[in-house]
Amino acid sequence: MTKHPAETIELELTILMRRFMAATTNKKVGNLDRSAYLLLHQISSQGSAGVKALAEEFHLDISTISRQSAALEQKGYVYRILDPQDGRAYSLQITESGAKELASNKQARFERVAELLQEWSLEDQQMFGELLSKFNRTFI
Amino acid sequence: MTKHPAETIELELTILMRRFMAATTNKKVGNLDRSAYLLLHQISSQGSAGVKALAEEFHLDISTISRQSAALEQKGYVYRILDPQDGRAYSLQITESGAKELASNKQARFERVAELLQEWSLEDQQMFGELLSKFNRTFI
DNA sequence: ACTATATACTTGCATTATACAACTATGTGA
DNA sequence: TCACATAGTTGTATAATGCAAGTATATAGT
Repeated sequence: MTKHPAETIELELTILMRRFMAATTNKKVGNLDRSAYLLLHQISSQGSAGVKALAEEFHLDISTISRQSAALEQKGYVYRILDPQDGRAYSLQITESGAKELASNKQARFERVAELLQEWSLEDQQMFGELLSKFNRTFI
Repeated sequence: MTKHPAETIELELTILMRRFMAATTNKKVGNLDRSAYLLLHQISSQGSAGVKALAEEFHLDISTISRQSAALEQKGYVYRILDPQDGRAYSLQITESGAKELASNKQARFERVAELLQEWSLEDQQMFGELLSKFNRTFI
């Protein structure tokens, strides 16, 4: 029987998860672990957001984001803007130091991946990037 | 400036990690969590192997695999074959019940992914699967 | 206006996956 | 034979996470 591509995709995704996780979990690049990096990236690229919105974006529990953003605030990478309309809410904004840290992180991460991909044709890299993005958008 | 594809790939991989993790960590499909699924798959497709070899394959600590395989043995999905040449070593072999569990798991996981990909052209699915495999092989 | 309920966030607790280190038992080389 | 290496197990620590309970604020129904 011929394998449906989704079978391959499922298996390879699971393997990738394993490997990528092992290579990135609890491992900071510079000063940011994976969650901090993603949070900063999100805030930086999509603008400030509250805990709840971020939790939904990442499909994580609100409490998890609450702790992660508290940690980022602690490090001075984000600050809170209290919502003038709602005394319970606030949104997170990136600081200058946060933006700097994010940029250097991005660079380091990029270099790591570029090294892995050095043997790949640019076309394959392009295609892989596009399909990953497409998949992530599908995956929401 | 034009973004190098590796930048996109890095970011999308990180996002994917987050999402896929959230959707699969601590979540069993049937009776198997992600590690159990991967271990069973490995043993089933690549033949029996010892704790050390599996740890290397997955880039995990030997102790982690030791626990995970003990759990699989506990459930009756694998059994040990003592190495006749080496009294310290053994290798893990899948049982019939393990093979059955693996098959039904694979099916369930496949269906989940196929559902996500239903809007995709078969060509894109094919390509995505190939690139993922290629990346995993690169990633070793 | 008052009360009940909903919402945004925090904090306490439990669980899980993992690594590292110490340990046991067995094998191997000088 | 003895020192060291190797396969695997177990104890302990850490980190990411979810759930549940708690706090403070907002909103809706009466």
